[in-house]
Amino acid sequence: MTIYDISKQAGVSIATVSRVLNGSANVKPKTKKKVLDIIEQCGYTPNAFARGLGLNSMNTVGILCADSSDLYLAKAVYYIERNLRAGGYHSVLCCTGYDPEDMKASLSLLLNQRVDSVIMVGSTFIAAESGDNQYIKDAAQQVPIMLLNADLDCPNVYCTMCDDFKSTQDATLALLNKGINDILYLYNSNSYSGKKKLNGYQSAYLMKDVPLNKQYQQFFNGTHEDIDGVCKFLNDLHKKGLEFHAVVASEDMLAAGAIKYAKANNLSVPDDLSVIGYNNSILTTCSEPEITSVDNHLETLCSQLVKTCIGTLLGEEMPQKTIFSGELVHRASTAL
Amino acid sequence: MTIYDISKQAGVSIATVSRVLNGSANVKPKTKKKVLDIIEQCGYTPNAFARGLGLNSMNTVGILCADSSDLYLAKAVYYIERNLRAGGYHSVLCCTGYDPEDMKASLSLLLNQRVDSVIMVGSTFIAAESGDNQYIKDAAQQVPIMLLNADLDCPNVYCTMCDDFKSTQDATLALLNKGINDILYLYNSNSYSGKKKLNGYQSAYLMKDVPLNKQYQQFFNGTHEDIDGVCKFLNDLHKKGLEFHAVVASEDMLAAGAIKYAKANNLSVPDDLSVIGYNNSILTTCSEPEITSVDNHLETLCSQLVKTCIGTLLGEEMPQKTIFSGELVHRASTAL
DNA sequence: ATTAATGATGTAAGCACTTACATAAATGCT
DNA sequence: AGCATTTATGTAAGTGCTTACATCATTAAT
Repeated sequence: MTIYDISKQAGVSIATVSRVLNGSANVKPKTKKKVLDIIEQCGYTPNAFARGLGLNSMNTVGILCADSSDLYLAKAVYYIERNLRAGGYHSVLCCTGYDPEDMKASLSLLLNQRVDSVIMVGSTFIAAESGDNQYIKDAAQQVPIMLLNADLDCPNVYCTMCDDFKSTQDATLALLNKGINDILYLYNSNSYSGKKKLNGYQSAYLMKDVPLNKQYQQFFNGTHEDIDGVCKFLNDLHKKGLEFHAVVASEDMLAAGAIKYAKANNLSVPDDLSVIGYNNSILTTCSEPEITSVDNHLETLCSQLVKTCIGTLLGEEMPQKTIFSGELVHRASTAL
Repeated sequence: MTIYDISKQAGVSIATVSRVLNGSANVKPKTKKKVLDIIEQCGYTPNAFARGLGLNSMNTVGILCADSSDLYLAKAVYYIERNLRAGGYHSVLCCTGYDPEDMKASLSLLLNQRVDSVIMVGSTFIAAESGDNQYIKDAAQQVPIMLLNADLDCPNVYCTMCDDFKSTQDATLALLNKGINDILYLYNSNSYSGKKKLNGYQSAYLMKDVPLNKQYQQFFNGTHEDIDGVCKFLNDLHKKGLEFHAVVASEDMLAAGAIKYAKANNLSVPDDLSVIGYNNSILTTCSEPEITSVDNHLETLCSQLVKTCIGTLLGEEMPQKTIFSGELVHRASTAL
């Protein structure tokens, strides 16, 4: 069933059918109705490939994501997909894992599929150190690239992010202001936003003129689900004689591990140990006590990101950076 | 840059270039190399739309999912996408929400995109009651449909599932065998597998000849994140005088709520209250004590499902039903 | 060396649309 | 009514591939 069949049955040319299909102007209402009726009757749907070939677009956006099974990223993907579809776009999902080579390969794959734009979810795609982001810049020459929670100065790259630096700084300051100076900063990612968070922690110490100690900046090297691993990790630090009365974590699951550690050592939270997480995920209410955490308004971020994306595709002028601030959600794991 | 440009530069016909591109037989190695070199040199990539039009396929599979931000479904989507891509297929993600009309609309959308197959993640797509699954059967006339954790007898519909009935039956039996007869069954979904789980609970009672009481089958009507809501819900039941010494939940988040409820009422887990969850998610290790839960080997399920999908697309004969059994993972919330 | 079989390449006709341009119909104006 | 616009429709040329079929080159077999 093609546009020809419809045109024949309706007694018009294929151009007219095409016009009806695309809602172009200048089709006589009577003709339009006749064509639509026949289309309805035959259950005809235009061939998306042919249309794609003609228009050089299938209204498709690629979503690149390291690991969509991660609590936070999964939500991001979900919000982005829903917003995209509401705007008339399809989403091609591509989970890359954390290997830079896979990321590059996946990006190429999407470009070869001729997506209209690529949304990169999570700052893992941005090299925080060396700055080897050439593959993104190259891609940006073909289609607009949207980054969630990452920053890259480059034409045709649009960034929508939460101010992770400030959020972590605020969280740390809140504790310092209470006189808690031995705050362990626990993180599990050296991604772009991972660095930003770490810097936020450090800068809070600088602001308060409290000396920083590298011992208190600990990197946890484990999976995103290994809460027990985090607990053990902290136990080891404790046994090595490191004393800390607060944990600021770059992710809720690390904070959940800290809560577990406290329980295992009969430490009262927050009296003996204050704990602050990040992302305000379900883990914060699952733990006992519930965990104070930074909410970075992911839904808003994603909605804005997709607006920017679609706007750009429609040829509108869009801001290249949009920054939202996070918010510390107070719960029982701190007394601030 | 098209196949014509390449053919000109290489001094061959477009057919030959196409053959090289598709790895067809019968191209002289020398010619092949020349063509590949030029392709490499020019950075040419074939136009996916044109190819799709010619082949009537873009090697794309639709993933339909009610809510990919849900812990369990997010993992499913992740595993499926990775397996699909490893097999050379792209994934178009479509999150429908829980409205049946949206599900139908989304399915149509995917079919109009001319995906090669549709994978429906989660039994929410199957009407457990009325049996109004005609929209799936209709779709199956166009492309093979894969169902995860759902069952539907229909040609061209392939089902890969965990035996939720048996898993819940086993979990319930384990408690009954310990002499705990007042087991509260807590569920939050009337989906196909939701029903199966409930039936499993019921059948355990029948097997043991313990009388069933509807009061002990409670439906929680709330979001997938509202652990506090679950806690309150149980509190209310408790206040109304319902006595129970165990909770079997259809999802870990409900079990997490039960743990919270126990703490709020100074009940010892598992001495005063045994708790069993479902899905073996991160919530089971986040809670204190950790929660006994059914693991239904999601990764295996997804891998098998994608195998079936790709096999079918390649024209191989594939089993229409594949059933895996779940496994009760014992943790501190039970003493079995 | 001649023929048959096989291998390598080219030609051209799809695939199902969009759209620039041409043409025909309808309307407005004097 | 006659002409100029505007509106509606049709024609045909892309869009960039795949592939059946035809053709030519090469090798094997007699």
